[in-house]
Amino acid sequence: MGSADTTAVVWFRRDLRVRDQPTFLAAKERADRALALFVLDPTLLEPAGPRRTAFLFRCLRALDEDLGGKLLVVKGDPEDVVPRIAQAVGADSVHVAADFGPYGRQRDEAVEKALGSTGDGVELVRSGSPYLTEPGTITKSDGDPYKVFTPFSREWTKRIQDAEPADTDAKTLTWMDPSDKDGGPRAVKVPDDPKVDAELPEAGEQAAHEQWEAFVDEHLTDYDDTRDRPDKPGTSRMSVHLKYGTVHPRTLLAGARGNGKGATSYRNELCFRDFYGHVLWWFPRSARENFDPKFEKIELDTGKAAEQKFRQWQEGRTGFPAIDAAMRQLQGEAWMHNRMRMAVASFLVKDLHLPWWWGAKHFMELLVDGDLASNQHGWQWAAGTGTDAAPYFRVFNPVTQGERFDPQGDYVRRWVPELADVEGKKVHQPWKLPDPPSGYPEPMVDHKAERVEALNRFNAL
DNA sequence: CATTTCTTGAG
DNA sequence: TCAAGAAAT
Repeated sequence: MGSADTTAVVWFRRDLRVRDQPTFLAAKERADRALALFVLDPTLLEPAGPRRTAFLFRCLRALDEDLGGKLLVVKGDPEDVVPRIAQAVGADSVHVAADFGPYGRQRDEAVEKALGSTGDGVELVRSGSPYLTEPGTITKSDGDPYKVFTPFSREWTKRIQDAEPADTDAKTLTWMDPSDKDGGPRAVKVPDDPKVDAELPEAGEQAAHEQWEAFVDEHLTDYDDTRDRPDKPGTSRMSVHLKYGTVHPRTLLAGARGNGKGATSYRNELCFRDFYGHVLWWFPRSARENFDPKFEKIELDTGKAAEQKFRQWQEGRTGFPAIDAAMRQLQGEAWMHNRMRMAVASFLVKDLHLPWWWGAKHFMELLVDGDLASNQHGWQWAAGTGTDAAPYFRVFNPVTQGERFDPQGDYVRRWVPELADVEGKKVHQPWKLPDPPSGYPEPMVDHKAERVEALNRFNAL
């Protein structure tokens, strides 16, 4: 085992981003012994169903294969595992490259303290975050956090000018051999995937890069136009790879440079991801509670009838074809087009008057790309309780959203087999057909009436 | 629609 | 610090 002058590097992460982190490479240069990877159970911090667990395991297996079967996976809390890794490697000092994520100052400090107090030559090397800008580092001139996207994005745009592309050429890492251990933490074999009832995307760094290059080649130029079309494959599908760190946003930024409309629009989406990471860092409570506390008093539906409505929404039986198509896409594909995420969220909150966190939890459980910062704040935006300062109430019309963004009705027919024989955009209002298809439900609410109801509840605050 | 956030510039 | 005016993705 190790000698007294041995140094090891431990990569402390919740996900797998390894090769494109400059701080990781810098730390690696200081090590003469071994590198280990351990993965925290992501469900510690974020609700996740079997879909994300299965995807994580697939990411691990892809990485293990890439590294010639020398991946060490250790599960557990950093406070507990880090000292034992030092022991296992036989190192007299360990550099822990820790990524702190968007979970807030308190959690950052707790992790820092726990790792620092392990002593015995454990040194914390603060790594880059999974964002283009470190959560918490963009503030107004008086040091207060931004609560509105646009001024944040102006600051952000200045900040990313000189961001380096990700370094992906780091395949020569030395990995700790799982058999090379002595009373330390036991390497865990990646367990079998839990049973999954959806088709998941290909996992791993290679899959991420192939998908990204195909998107840049085929869709980036027109991204501005096609990103809102759920019937077309015009989005990058990078969310799941960003979530698991098999690609870093720096790589995406490097591919989306220039003044083209598509690239500019794509960078705006990357900015939104950073923005919500910052918002969660500054306001960790906003993952569970209304960002704006005045909404604590808004009237919400509860009880048996509300739960029944919620189930109809979950199962895609609302009677609004675009909404139902989207909810069934979520069930079938573990993913939903972003345009439709906004539409179904608006429907749950404004048409059904249900708590946004019911829908947010459902998303976190079924989305393979479910991410606490983006998901919860996206829902708060839709609910009007979040960082959007506009006072007038945005209520999406579930029919016109469908007609506008799925103009030929292809998306609806793909996911709602009961309507497969209805041609063209008529599919968005099957109740108007002379002979409505049997088996497809009537609209569960009168949108006009519920819109007024939502506005009344809002104005009562 | 009508209200909150942010920037600017004066005190 | 405060008030006015612009903007809100």
